[in-house]
Amino acid sequence: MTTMVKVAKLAGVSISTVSHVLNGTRYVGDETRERVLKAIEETSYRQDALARAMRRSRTDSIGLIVSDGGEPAFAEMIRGVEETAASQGITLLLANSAEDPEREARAVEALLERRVDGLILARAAGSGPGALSEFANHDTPLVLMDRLSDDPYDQVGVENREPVKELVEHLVSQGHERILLVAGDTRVATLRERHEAFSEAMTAAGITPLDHLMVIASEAGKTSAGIDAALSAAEPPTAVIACSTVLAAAALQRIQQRGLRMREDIAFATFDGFAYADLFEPQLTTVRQPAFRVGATAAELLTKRIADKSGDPTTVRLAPTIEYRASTDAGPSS
Amino acid sequence: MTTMVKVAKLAGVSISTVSHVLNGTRYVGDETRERVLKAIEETSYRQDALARAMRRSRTDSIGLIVSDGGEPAFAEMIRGVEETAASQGITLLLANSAEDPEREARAVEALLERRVDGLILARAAGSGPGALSEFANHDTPLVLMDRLSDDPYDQVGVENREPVKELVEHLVSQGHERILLVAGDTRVATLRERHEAFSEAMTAAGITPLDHLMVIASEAGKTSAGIDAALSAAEPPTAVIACSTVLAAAALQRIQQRGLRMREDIAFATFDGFAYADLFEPQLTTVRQPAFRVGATAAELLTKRIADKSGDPTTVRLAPTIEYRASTDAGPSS
DNA sequence: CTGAAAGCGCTTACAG
DNA sequence: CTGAAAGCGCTTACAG
Repeated sequence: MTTMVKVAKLAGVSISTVSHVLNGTRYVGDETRERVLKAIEETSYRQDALARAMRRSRTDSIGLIVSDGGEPAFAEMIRGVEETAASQGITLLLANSAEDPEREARAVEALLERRVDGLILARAAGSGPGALSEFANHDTPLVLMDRLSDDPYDQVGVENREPVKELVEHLVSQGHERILLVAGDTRVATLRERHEAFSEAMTAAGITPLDHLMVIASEAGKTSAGIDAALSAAEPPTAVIACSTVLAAAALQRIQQRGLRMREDIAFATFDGFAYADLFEPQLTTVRQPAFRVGATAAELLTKRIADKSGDPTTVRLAPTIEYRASTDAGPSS
Repeated sequence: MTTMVKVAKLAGVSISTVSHVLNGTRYVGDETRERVLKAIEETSYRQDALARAMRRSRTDSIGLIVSDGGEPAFAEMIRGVEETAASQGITLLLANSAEDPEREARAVEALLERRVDGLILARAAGSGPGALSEFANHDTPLVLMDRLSDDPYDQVGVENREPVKELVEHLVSQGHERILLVAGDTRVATLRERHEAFSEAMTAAGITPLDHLMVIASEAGKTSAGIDAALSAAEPPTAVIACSTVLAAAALQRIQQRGLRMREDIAFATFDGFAYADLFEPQLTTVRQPAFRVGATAAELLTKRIADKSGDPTTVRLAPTIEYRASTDAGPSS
């Protein structure tokens, strides 16, 4: 491997000069610089980011841990973080926790050992305060993404209550009264907020939210069972709101299995939606979050915090948009 | 930040001993080790992976660059790489090239600067030999994933010809003669192989492959236009084979737009398929690649190569499976 | 059973 | 306009 010493020798200068040419950190005579650049070229020298980082105690890298990089919303957020980081010359180290708090903790550990300048974290569902308290001791900045905390952290997510309220009002105005909420794992802040907002909105509409019409479960199997139970009840729901892509998939699967026809038998709305959702018939009413901007904002909050560690934590909530499609067009059939 | 010096002082030993306790690299007296461990605990010391890596000239990390982490097949491959790496205590640095050769080159550069022990690369569509020749000079091992090269590299991908042949035979045996192949960007090795196999299989079946029934294009717009042209031809296709998820989406969109009914009007098969494809009606015949195993194998090839740089490069081809579903059930309607 | 010291490849005051 | 030297936080022969 070529090091600065070799380059310096070839150019007949000191390693200081090579370093300064490389980083533009002080004036170097034209002719000297030429020689150095030529030597760099000839030796195909590449700076050692490790040695540089160690000396500067700064790696120009940030870590990003997401609970599921395959989900469309997260994939978009990752892109948002990536582009913002890249535009600032920052390398992104990406890790997946696969919704496993233990893997999340290991990823945090691995990234901190690598001395990332800061970390963005979309916490796993069951993640307690463990991974977070890790940060109390060390002064690596942290930004929470998507799944927010009540504690004062720098964090960015979406507004969850408002769209639920709007969806409920829309459905109720069409005459729906028995609306099924597939809430999923309410340990996840996002899902908890949506669930709470649902209860409130229903109550506000003069409808008592019924337990069997709110499916709360941390496992896929239980979610499906809960949906099934609701659909086969004496007074089945005429509309469904699914709180995430995965939950929507579970619900749609149960609906199809039972031979229910969308629109005719049941209205349907979901958060996040599917990749290629346009291909579904009927097209689905979807609460679309500005996922790219969520990621970009997270990266901005983080670089700001890295530059200046003083000042109070900021919470940013971006507004999702609701795309009304055919799946919520008709009123209840009953 | 706590360093080994602080720990050593607190424990009343030398930093050598701290290091050896940490790494288990030589015997340390029980009582001494206890003191060191206690000091580590008390100071919440964390090893500096950078300094360690620099000294050992080995980072215990590998890089993975994919062209699109959001695609279901790639997401699975990433998981395969990730788990295999994690099981060996190797950290994965992940980058997205977004099918952009320039971003790919930058990612390669960034990862090499970070001294990854090796690199796995699923090349971007338009990527020339540029990024690869980078590796000729440096001795960082490289494994090609999914999109293979004719040159002798360590690489792992899937068998592309056999499934195309099988699909064509299946469709022909049902009476289909005008089969549309949506081949996409044939600069991508995977797609080129599928396209070639299609021509061969058609010819073998005694059918002349027609140019307007093989859509080759590097841009989404042109792909859609090509599909449209084929569907509106005097003698339109009675079956479609899409060579990737994105291409399938384009084709399905055009089919829906024209009001064509699947099965009745047109048969459909695709490579890779969609997340939640089960929800499509009719369910789609899909060539499913063992994506997780592709990723895992790539990681294994790489760690093997890191351990032993001698020996000839290996090419591994894994076999996909074809899942026949309703979308190719019926013969042509004409 | 343990310590003192060299050195990994850089950056950056200090000095001229 | 440029160089000599200290030091970032570790690992690892060498020595006892």
